[in-house]
Amino acid sequence: MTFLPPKNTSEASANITSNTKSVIEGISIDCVIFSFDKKNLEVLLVHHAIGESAGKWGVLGGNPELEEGIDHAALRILYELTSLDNIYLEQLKAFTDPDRVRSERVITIGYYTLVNREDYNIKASVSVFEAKWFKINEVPKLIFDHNEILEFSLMQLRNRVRQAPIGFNLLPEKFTLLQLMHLYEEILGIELDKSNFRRKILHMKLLVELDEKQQDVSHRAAKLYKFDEAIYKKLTEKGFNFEF
Amino acid sequence: MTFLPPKNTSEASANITSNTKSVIEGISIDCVIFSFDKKNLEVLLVHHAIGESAGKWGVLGGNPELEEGIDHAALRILYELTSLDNIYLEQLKAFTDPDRVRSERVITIGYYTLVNREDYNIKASVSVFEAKWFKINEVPKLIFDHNEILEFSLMQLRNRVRQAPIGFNLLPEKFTLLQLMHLYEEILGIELDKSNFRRKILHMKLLVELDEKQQDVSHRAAKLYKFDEAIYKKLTEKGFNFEF
DNA sequence: CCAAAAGTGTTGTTGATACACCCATGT
DNA sequence: ACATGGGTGTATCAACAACACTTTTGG
Repeated sequence: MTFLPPKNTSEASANITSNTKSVIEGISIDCVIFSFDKKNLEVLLVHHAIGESAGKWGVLGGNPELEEGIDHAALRILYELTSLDNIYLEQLKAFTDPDRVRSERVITIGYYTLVNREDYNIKASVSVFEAKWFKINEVPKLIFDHNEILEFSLMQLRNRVRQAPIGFNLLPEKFTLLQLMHLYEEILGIELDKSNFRRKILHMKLLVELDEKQQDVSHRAAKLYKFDEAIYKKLTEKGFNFEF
Repeated sequence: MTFLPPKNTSEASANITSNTKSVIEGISIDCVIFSFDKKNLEVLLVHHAIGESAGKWGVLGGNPELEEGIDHAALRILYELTSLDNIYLEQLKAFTDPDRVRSERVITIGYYTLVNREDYNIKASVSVFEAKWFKINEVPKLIFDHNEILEFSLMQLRNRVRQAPIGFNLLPEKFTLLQLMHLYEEILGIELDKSNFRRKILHMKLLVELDEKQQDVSHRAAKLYKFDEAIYKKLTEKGFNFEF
């Protein structure tokens, strides 16, 4: 699932501002963007300055073009906001908001993505939107049915994280075991035992121990690990379990 | 999720034959119907007699109306074919078939349902379609991207069946433990140990032992069980696991 | 030396797995 | 009597939870 972003940003943003007629009627795309900042799971919300929903926050949205697959559309819209490509993207499902009926958009396809906060901070400065990270339990009332979409994506994230190591997409490339543990604790809303977590995750042989340690911490520095994609692929093929 | 079927069938079938203009452009609905017949997991396919796809088989499809939620549309379309209501229904996701682009339908919302074969046999005789059950591994090449949709729904079924006792929707109200076990074996494509399966499923306390036994079998008659919805609800709230 | 987090070790309990075995019933 | 599936019992092993403990490092 690789997306080739347009060569320059003016071309990209043109797709949003100028509402060309090649857009599919009745269908929109909404994309929940998750990130993990030190201790908290967060969502990126977009501020609506114009139109009927002015002043309110919502999930990132857009419209698929006629000759464009919907996954591709989601990646494109995502790229326009965050300047990130090669992002973990998964479709949730199609939503119909009863309140939307008779208004422009009848059906929206929901997506969620997991982005690494470091990458975002580096690249997102070019964004044309006003966007802000919200802690997951400090999300305000959103436009349309976006609260429902967010709720659903959280549920989906909690489920998927137990079946595959997708959580890694939220972490920097190199991380400590406790960072990883805190991530799981935050997403699943549970407390984990340090010792047992260690044993279990190391037992899976998914992590590669690096020769590096944490820097500038006021306590014993922890070993850094990275996630080995090759090993992951092998394991996914015969199916494996990530229960915690 | 209860659907109120139209009072008479002529009203129902009118929705398909007369293509009213109130249909949402660019969106269709496709519905995979699973059933379990003694030993085999099966899908209900519909024969296309007219149009460009004449002679081929496909999953049950239809179009949502403008003021209709998509879940409701799926239930309605389902009712038109099977005369069944109160069916287990779950949305899969939205699909875009690259080959469909530029043809009428651009996006389709996939659904899958689990029906009890006995109920179907009783009610389905009134259907206006030519429909047939296919064993899951004897499915021919289908129209459009329907093979992909079927494949995806199978995957989803295999996943969901491990997390919630939805498999019960495929069985008659009263069943034996070995019928239930064979169901899991067939869906998951694995072999299970009779003794261990018993212990595990009974330990969950989800089943209610009935005072009845099998009739007319040429071996020792097995006790019949039924599935207690009240207990299920209680358990789902705190979450439980169905791994086998 | 103390706080704070890293990292190791131990032990009891639970549950999965792999069997062996007996029971009831129609042909 | 035997085939077929129904149903019970048991021994072994692996995984998990709970908790106590030692180590490293900055201030």
